[in-house]
Amino acid sequence: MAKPRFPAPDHDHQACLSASLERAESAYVEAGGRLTELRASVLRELAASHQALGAYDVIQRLSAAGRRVAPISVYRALDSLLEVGLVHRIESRNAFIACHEAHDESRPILFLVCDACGTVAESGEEGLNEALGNAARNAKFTLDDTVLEMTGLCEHCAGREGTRGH
Amino acid sequence: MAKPRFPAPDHDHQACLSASLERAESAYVEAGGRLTELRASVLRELAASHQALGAYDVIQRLSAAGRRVAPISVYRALDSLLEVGLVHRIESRNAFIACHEAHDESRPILFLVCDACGTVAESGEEGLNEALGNAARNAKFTLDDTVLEMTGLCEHCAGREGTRGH
DNA sequence: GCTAGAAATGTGATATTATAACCTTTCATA
DNA sequence: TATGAAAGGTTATAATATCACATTTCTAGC
Ligand SMILES: [Zn+2]
Ligand SMILES: [Zn+2]
Ligand SMILES: [Zn+2]
Ligand SMILES: [Zn+2]
Repeated sequence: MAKPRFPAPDHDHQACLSASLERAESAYVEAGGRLTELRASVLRELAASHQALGAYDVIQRLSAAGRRVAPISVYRALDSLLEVGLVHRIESRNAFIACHEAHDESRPILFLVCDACGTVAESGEEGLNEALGNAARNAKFTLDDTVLEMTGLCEHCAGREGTRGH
Repeated sequence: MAKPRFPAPDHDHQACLSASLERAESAYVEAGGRLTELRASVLRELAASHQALGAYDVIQRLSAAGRRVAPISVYRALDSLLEVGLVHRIESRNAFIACHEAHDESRPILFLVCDACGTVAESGEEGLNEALGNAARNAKFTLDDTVLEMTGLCEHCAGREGTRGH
């Protein structure tokens, strides 16, 4: 994985969005499911933001876009997207983000969450894997999954503390 | 911090419990608050278990012990205990554990959570700190806090998969 | 095309986790 | 023993997540 980076406020975001949806199609083909209208809609709302959104945020946005969806439907769509790896869950926020890159399944992902703007960057930092493996080995722990999240200020917010959103 | 370890099913748990409550007294003196009856009761329920308990689990246990407490009261007690460092929150479970050791404040804590028995071990694995620092630096991220949690099977459960609780 | 089974979604209710607003009690200290 | 701050009580409600069951949509096989 590349160096972790926070998207610049003025990056070509339309590209992010369409890349995300294109990747979704092939991910579902490979995984053996279907990118349904609902799932695509949910993914679109997440991909349209680099911020972590709660399930009910997604519902509101879909509603604003003219589509009323029940919580359970959104959760089911999110579950499916999570399984396929198109979406990540940010545990410390009870929120979700669209994944903007492919991952090496064997490596845990470190999420960097900006407290000011809510933007999330992903990192595959080398060395992390080894340290975690050591910890597991020392404790005789059979590792299944990891949750790695850092909170703080992204480079775009650090300079102008006190603001909300880019 | 010592090597991360899962407490053996037959360890001297009474010692854990009284150590935890003794430490609580001095922690509050140092931090400038008071270990009130309510806070001690909440801590006692958590310390009586090495498992992560939800706030409502704590309420039930207190209730079973003859003490009815409202959710908000337990959450307030938990907030206080968290501030003083006597309790940790496990984000991936929306649950809490009593801390069974003192921590170097400058280092993040890695929690190892057993999926079978719910027991949680703490690790201060060397190398983790450096890897996290690198990730933050690479992303120009101003680090505030970290959440590090691993799930899997503890050494006591790995051998007898399918069981619940020790 | 038609149809049985599987997968996905809809519907309505409800469970679980957490906090708001406001009032009363407890406690340190002067 | 008055006083203010900290802690806790009471009631209501917000925010997050899931259950149970009906309906619709899709896929295969005929
Ligand atoms: Zn973008
Ligand atoms: Zn930011
Ligand atoms: Zn113990
Ligand atoms: Zn276990």
